[in-house]
Amino acid sequence: MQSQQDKDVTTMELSRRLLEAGLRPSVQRLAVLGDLCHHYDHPTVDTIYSRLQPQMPTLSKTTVYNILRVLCEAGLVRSLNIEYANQRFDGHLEPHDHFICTCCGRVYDLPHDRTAGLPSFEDLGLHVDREEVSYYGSCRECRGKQAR
Amino acid sequence: MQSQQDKDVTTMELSRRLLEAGLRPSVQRLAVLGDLCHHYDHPTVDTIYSRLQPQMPTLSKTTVYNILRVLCEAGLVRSLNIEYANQRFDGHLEPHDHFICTCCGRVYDLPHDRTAGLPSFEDLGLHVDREEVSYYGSCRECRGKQAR
DNA sequence: CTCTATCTTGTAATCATTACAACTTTAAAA
DNA sequence: TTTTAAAGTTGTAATGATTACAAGATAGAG
Repeated sequence: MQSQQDKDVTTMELSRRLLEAGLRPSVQRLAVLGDLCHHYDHPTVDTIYSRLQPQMPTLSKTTVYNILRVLCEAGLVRSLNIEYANQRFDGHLEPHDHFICTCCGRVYDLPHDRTAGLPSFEDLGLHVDREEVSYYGSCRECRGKQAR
Repeated sequence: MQSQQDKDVTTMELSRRLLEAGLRPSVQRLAVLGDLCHHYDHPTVDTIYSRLQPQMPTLSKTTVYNILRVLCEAGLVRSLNIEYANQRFDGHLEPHDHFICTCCGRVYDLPHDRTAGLPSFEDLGLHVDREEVSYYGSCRECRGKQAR
């Protein structure tokens, strides 16, 4: 997890990914995709917007919503669905699971421990494209606070 | 999955579960919990409300929200977090995974194939309480429609 | 340079969820 | 039984995320 390759990804590389997906590498798209690749905090729409807005005063939150939708559709980004939380986004595509602290809401990356690929449910008529594994519990920091 | 034991669960049994959790078995709570135990469709708040309202004309949607929150807190029900969908609820507590058809949005139950218990991430300082495994893809019915 | 499709933007609407305060019910005490 | 307090329910109003829509800006093709 958190190899340098994603944090160090260049604008040129991001641009290449967008073009490959048939999307124009606009400054807004590069900014949103870059934000997701350069952070590991699984941000909400609002977090992304707040981080980018100071550098791009004309950025609209609608644009962030639009861009996240097309990035998800293109498979350049994935969205997480977390209990009692807004939609969150993840720009790191290597297979990994998530741990959500039910106390502070932070999302941690975990190695994906399934050795085989996706399981097959074809006998049930279900064709699996992807899986999402989430663990819920408490992180060390929150348990420390509770102990006080 | 879908053993008869849950579909056939009696009001007395539901009442017992509520009392055991320290909750009064009000008619509203019995109705909401019963609806979740008698169906396998992982309903939304709105679906539950719509199913119960005809029999209980004074039922309030706020009550359904309140009840679902306390049932979740009591561990009598679990909530699912599904991409691009409202919160959904599941009254069947035996360990199982979910398959979500990204075409029709239906949620199917799947056997949980992990032989061991929950994995441990204590070395990372993370204490796991529960896991949620979701598979996304297309069901037979939707693939049939697309083929046309 | 012009045209057209693509992309961005802001405003207004929608819709799920929550806050809150009043009202009702229940269980237990007196 | 009556009283009382806690627990539970209800409706309305507020909140806040997300989407719809229409106008404006941009960029690549010809």
